[in-house]
Amino acid sequence: MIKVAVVDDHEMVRKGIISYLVTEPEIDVVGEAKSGNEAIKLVLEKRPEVVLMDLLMEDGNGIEATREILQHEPNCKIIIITSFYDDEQVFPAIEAGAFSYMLKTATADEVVRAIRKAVAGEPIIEPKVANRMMNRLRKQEKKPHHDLTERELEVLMCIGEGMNNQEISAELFIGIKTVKTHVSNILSKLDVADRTQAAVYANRNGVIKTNKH
Amino acid sequence: MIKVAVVDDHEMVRKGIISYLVTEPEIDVVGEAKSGNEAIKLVLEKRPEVVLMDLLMEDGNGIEATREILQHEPNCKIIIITSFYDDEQVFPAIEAGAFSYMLKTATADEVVRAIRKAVAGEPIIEPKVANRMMNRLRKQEKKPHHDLTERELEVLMCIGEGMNNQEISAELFIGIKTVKTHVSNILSKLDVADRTQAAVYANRNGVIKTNKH
DNA sequence: TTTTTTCTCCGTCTCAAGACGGAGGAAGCT
DNA sequence: AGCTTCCTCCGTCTTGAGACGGAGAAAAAA
Repeated sequence: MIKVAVVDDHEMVRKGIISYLVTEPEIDVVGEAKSGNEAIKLVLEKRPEVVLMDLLMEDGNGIEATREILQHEPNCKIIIITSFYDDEQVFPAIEAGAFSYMLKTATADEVVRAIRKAVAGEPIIEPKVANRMMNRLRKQEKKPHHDLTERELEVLMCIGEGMNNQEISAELFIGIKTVKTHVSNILSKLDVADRTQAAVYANRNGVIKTNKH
Repeated sequence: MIKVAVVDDHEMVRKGIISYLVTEPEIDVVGEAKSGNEAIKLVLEKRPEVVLMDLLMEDGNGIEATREILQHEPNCKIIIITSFYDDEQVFPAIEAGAFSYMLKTATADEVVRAIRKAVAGEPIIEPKVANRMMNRLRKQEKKPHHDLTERELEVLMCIGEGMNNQEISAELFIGIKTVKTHVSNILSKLDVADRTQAAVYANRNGVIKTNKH
């Protein structure tokens, strides 16, 4: 019997997954959790071999939970099942030690197969996600803005909010000349032409956290 | 018996909803669909009283499907169940004639209650969504960029991509002076100070469609 | 200790941005 | 026929943006 735990803040999703996992003879659903913290407790208690984990949850995220769980149970296979495949979700999850990465569009068969593969030591990566991973490896390994200094990142966030140099200087308690220096460095590091493009970059690449969902 | 149809592109979500709807004696799940087009066919065939509809689906969206369905079956109650409550999702859905609006964080009880209420003619609106509706009604009834002209909207999209006036003039085959005129009008209509803030606005308020799922 | 990185600031210079006002033509509405 | 809206373009003028080069101080790495 493979012991499986289901973590998702949506009751309907948990019930959906469980409803067809219970029909599998070799799979035993040992518990469910609706948050990262609950998941950690659940895993320490029931010690499942496999955890199906949603990334986007109300309290904190599934990424921290994944990291935490693997710290205590390194052999636990965590399968991410989420709706998104943008870079800001995928890569932190992989880094945190997630074993497989699937989308919620997956069918019942695919989920069951992923669980069996996980126990056998074979990860399953969603094709669309795999594509992104290839691109990342091919292109640059990391986002351009990763070689910005702390201060430059702060300035970039201000630019991303639409501030001008005057406002940024007031916000960060530095001179306008200094702001200009930072801006110039940011533009050349991000390889963009002006602050407008930098603002677009910031808003599209997760430098600014928008509060959707 | 209340005839209910379930529309969602995620199999696990459909199964999850159905798994506890079938335990309700008065509810009869007459079918499920995984896309907008399937949903329309399904409704025309089975004529359910209530449709549980996801908004974000792979083929087209649930909003068009909602509109289409109500054109043929005006008495059908469509309950939106989705993960998001941002303006770009909610208001088009309401305008399309959705009856209730719930989030996927809803519990089994809440869904069942929403179905019964729908049949009785009472809509259920998720509190967080209701808040946004109140704000919309109080503040402005519609987004500032809704009174931009066609041409101004095109220019705004260019700004949102980070183009400068020169590039916009080449893109739209108009003079730079004309671009400047449009930009000035856009800035005053959106009530922002410069093109950078306009670009931020465009990227945050759905003027630019990003390809995240 | 020396070297490198980072943050800070200065002056100069060029140019795109944007405000302001004016204007002609086309299309649609009353 | 008038009126309004929209798109187009013009000139002028002010100012913020950004490039370029230089530089001092502090902190971290070598």
